Amino acid sequence: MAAETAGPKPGTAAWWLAREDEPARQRRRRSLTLEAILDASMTLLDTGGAAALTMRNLAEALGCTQASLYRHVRNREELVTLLVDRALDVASSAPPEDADWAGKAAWSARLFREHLLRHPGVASLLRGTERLGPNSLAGVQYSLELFIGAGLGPRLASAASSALATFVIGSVHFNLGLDVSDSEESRHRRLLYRSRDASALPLLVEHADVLSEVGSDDVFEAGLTALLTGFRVLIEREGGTRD
Amino acid sequence: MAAETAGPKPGTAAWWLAREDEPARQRRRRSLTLEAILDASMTLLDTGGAAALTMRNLAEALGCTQASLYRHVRNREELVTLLVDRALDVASSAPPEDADWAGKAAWSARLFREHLLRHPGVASLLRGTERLGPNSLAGVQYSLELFIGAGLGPRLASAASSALATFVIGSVHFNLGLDVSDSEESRHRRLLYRSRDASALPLLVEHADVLSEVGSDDVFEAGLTALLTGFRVLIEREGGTRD
DNA sequence: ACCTGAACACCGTTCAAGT
DNA sequence: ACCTGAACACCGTTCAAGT
Repeated sequence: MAAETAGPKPGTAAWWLAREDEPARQRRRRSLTLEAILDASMTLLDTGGAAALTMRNLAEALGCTQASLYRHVRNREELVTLLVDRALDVASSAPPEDADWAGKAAWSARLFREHLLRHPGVASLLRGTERLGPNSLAGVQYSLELFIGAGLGPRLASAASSALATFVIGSVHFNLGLDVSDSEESRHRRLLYRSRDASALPLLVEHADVLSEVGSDDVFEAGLTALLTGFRVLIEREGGTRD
Repeated sequence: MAAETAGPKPGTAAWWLAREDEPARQRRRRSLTLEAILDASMTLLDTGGAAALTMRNLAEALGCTQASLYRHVRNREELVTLLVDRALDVASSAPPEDADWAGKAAWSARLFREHLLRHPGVASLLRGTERLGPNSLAGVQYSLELFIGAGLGPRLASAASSALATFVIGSVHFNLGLDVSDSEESRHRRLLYRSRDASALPLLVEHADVLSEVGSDDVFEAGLTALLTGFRVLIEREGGTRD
């Protein structure tokens, strides 16, 4: 494993660690900044989607050459890693004080989801793996507060927190591909279900109308409620003592 | 919207519908088959990961020219759509007969997850959106059987089924990025947590050792149990009458 | 010491030209 | 009627050569 030659893979703990040990890479006069690169990336992403985030577009937007970008970033992958963590800075508004832990968790999950849906370009870069950048860690801390506060031990609290994040990100991906806005798709889906072989797929044929109307919001809310209910039951049942 | 000119987008209901109306595209003697293309694609995917699935590699593996591929497939996207549904053919082994609906659902979810983990190339192409191909529909039918049989109405059953699939796929993505096999990463993660600012992220610092040990299996099992428990509570509480 | 132009080795896709 | 060679317009990345 000569992985050391090129340094650790972007996004890994080793990479984040190595990153802060470096003496700030740039004391350049006023030339290109990493900040400026990330800003421009975000704009590209929000404007033209993930496909628009190319090194060429980025260089053009910044008025520099492609090669200059590699002075601040080793890889496109590294760029994406930094970008995604930055885009996770969403904890600006705090949940209602009078809610219990589950209410707060639900509130935060919805906020997170809406944020991602507002930035589909970012969401499509999210592989669900980025959990170690500063913004992600702040989210983990908050999540742990809720679950540990509710009575779970740290191990279960951590698993629960990750499971919740996994579900939120997964359902945003689900959303992105579904084109909810397109009412034609719902109509076609009904036609598709209806025309299946009723002996092989009886429930699809029978409930074609209902099935074609179930949207990603319904899926998200159903899953979110179930997850939190499940955790609540776990807490009541075991009191978190098992950890 | 001159979308009709190029036909519906691969993966949409309209696309699947249009596909079966076509008179079977090929009666060619014994030349290139769509089946052969899909087989070769799967091999490439399992061998070299998603990055290896290029039209050039595919043509080379099949001993034909790139352009020939476009005779059977309009797009790379179309290829991927067909491929992914084909790879979802996993319902070969049936769950234990004596389990209740939740036991069967858990069994199937684990089976699905393991299948995807065995084919990471396929999994990384899964956007969580492909739910309309023949194999996906068979999975939906099975899922609906379980949830409707357990007492949910068709709408909630559909949402629950999609939520479960969303979670499974999301957690596989989570897995793929985590490199569980790499024990170095766990060590580095512990270092990372430990070295955070204890006043800003107290729980991360305090539970660094435990947190760095929580793996994707734990996350999956915690989420799966919570989801199914949540659905069970919903069923007991409402009896499915609300649908 | 810094930056860049120009190239390299790849992509997916198209289409005139061959058979 | 079928297939293909060769190109097109893109990628991310590198590096000798300039200043």
